[in-house]
Amino acid sequence: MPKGTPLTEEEQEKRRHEIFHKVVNVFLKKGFQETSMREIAEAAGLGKSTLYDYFKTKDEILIYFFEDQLNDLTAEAQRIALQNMDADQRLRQIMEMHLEFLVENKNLFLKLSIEAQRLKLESQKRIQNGRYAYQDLLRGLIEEGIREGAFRKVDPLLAARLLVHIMAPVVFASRPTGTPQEMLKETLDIFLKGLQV
Amino acid sequence: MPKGTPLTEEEQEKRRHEIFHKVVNVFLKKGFQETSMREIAEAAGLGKSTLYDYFKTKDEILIYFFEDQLNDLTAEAQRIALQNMDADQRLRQIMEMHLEFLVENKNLFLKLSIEAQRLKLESQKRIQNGRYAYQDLLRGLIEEGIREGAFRKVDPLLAARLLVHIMAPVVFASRPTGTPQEMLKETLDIFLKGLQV
DNA sequence: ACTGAAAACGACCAGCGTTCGCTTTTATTG
DNA sequence: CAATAAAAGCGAACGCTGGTCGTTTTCAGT
Repeated sequence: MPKGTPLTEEEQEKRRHEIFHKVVNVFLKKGFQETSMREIAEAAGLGKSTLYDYFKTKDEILIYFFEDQLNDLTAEAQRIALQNMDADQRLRQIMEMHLEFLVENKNLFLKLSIEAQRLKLESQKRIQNGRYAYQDLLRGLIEEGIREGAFRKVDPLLAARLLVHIMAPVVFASRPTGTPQEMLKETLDIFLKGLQV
Repeated sequence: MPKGTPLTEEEQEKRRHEIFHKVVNVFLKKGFQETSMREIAEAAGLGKSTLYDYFKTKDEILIYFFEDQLNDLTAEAQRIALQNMDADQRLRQIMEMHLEFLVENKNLFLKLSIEAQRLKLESQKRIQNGRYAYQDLLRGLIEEGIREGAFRKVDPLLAARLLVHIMAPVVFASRPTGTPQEMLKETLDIFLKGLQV
């Protein structure tokens, strides 16, 4: 990495990605909050203040993670939403994908999404914009289902939000009553039955 | 408050309650995380280290709040659960009470429950025990409903957990689509319909 | 080879939660 | 009523934190 040359925004982004990847294991072991900027810098093989050239604050590191992940999640959901199936089937498929997504990096997402709730309101809003994109996609599907007559005339945004929120007890249950997949199925059975006409 | 006399555990508890009450407004204005122990001590009219005689750590102050509130909530729910009504009616009534409870001190509960998620895992577990008592009470009602044939044979613990979790989007929605009461009604309509045979 | 500018850095800062050793207060005792 | 023991109360001090600043290192373009 040459020094005297300015990095393009793209290169900086790539660098952020690299840095985050080098540090992920520390977050997994110690948690984000409990990891100091000194430790993060060391794990990334950087001087402490160099870290600040890539992330303006410590919180920015967490925000970076979520913006990155939510982009991926929404893109994948969009792909499913465009398929040629009943709305409720697509909803199911999206939530299964969502679950897979969460389970894959379960510890990471569990740890970091808990810690994300402690960010300053302004930081939360940035993450929230990403969430909204996802929520609105689900809402679109629910509206479609209502239009098609498959669902009752429920408040589509509220229903979309419920859908997102019921993922938590499925993935993060501290007293699980089955595999996440089983719990998701049961949950969707309840939820989608509740939506039906 | 005499000095040379040891306080009984009961007196200490009362003192903790007093202290918390004196400080509540600071938490409401600044948030818990952003309020330093120095400020807390000042608001309580105590020396900084005297505070530590009543709360072993800063987090303990937050834990105290939740244990206190969850006790009240569960006691109230228990009262409703014992009434002579259909299980789903009692569930509805409990959730309405729960909502009222949250709305009443909305700002406090909103602020503090967000900040509570940042506590150390061990501290969270103590709060969780309180949550379990409440969850199990709801589970009991759902089991009753199943036995009576009003509900399908769903996983009662999972359903109870869902019920608790759907409160969040109702009370804490950043894009609300109605009054909390309206949103709760719609939410319960979906949820309870999903439970029906 | 020189130079300007960006990258990298470690010493430093204010403020944090928490601890410690000391002072103040008072119910009990002789 | 004086002496005492023990708890309540306290502020200074500690080790740490996230974040800043002035300097040094590095290199592309001349």
